[in-house]
Amino acid sequence: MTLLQAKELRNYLDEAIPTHNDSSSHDGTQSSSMTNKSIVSERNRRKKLNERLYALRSVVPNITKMHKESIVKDAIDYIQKLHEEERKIQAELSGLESKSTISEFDHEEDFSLNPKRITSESFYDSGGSRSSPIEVLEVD
Amino acid sequence: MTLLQAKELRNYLDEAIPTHNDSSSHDGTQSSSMTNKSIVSERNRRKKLNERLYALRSVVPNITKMHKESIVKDAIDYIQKLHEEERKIQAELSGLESKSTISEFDHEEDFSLNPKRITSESFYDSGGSRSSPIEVLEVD
DNA sequence: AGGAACACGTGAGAC
DNA sequence: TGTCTCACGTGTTCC
Repeated sequence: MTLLQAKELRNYLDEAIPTHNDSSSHDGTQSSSMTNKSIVSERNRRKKLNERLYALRSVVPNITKMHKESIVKDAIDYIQKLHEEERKIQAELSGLESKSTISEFDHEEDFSLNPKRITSESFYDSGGSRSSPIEVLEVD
Repeated sequence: MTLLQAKELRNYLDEAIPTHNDSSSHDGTQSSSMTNKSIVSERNRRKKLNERLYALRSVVPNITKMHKESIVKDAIDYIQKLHEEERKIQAELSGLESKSTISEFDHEEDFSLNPKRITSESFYDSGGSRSSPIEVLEVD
């Protein structure tokens, strides 16, 4: 734990680690400088994704596992929970609102026996508030 | 795009792809069967993480980019937005509540709720769900 | 003692 | 054109 963590930390702090620093011959064919660049680029990409992942972990409360996969999983659960909660809150709020104004119009849709309401593709909300319940096929 | 996607899809459907299927000599030292297992295990792990990542993408609205990193980034943004929004809504609701000091009606009805709650066992936030101001060090 | 998780370099495709 | 993103196999480290 300590050793690996230290290694990662070192990797975080340190930025440009020259792998080999080849002697680039200055004729037409650059031998392996482009390979070197590719390596460092790829390394950078990896690091960035990891940072993003850790940021995600930091934004989700009560995270216990450090594993990458668990991080994403917890994030998904949390988002779903937030969705549900938000919907509930909104229902409650609208209920309060409708209490003050007597509902003369009753546009009552029949939702008695419709157990399956799958709204797959949502409309996003673009800065507003209303999103839609999103169904995720859990593959756990 | 198509080719790579097809490949990934194929990889999703297909499960056990024997890489080399070495001739395991049945003496004391198993030569590379454990290597083979390690390979398939690693492949499995990778696949799982990817599925998780796609699930995350599906739970976040208005996702445009397919890139792994962007998926996580958008998820972070979305979570932050939800946090803020929730706080706002809650403030609004508490304002309304204080306006009308009537709290006799307390009917919680879940008319159209999924048969299976997402947060089945974990009730993790202590009721109010307001935890802490979360600072994400953005490294964009 | 062996599985789980990780970072790494590399070849290949897509843009 | 080159750069980016990805999956892959492998070595290493920690349970």
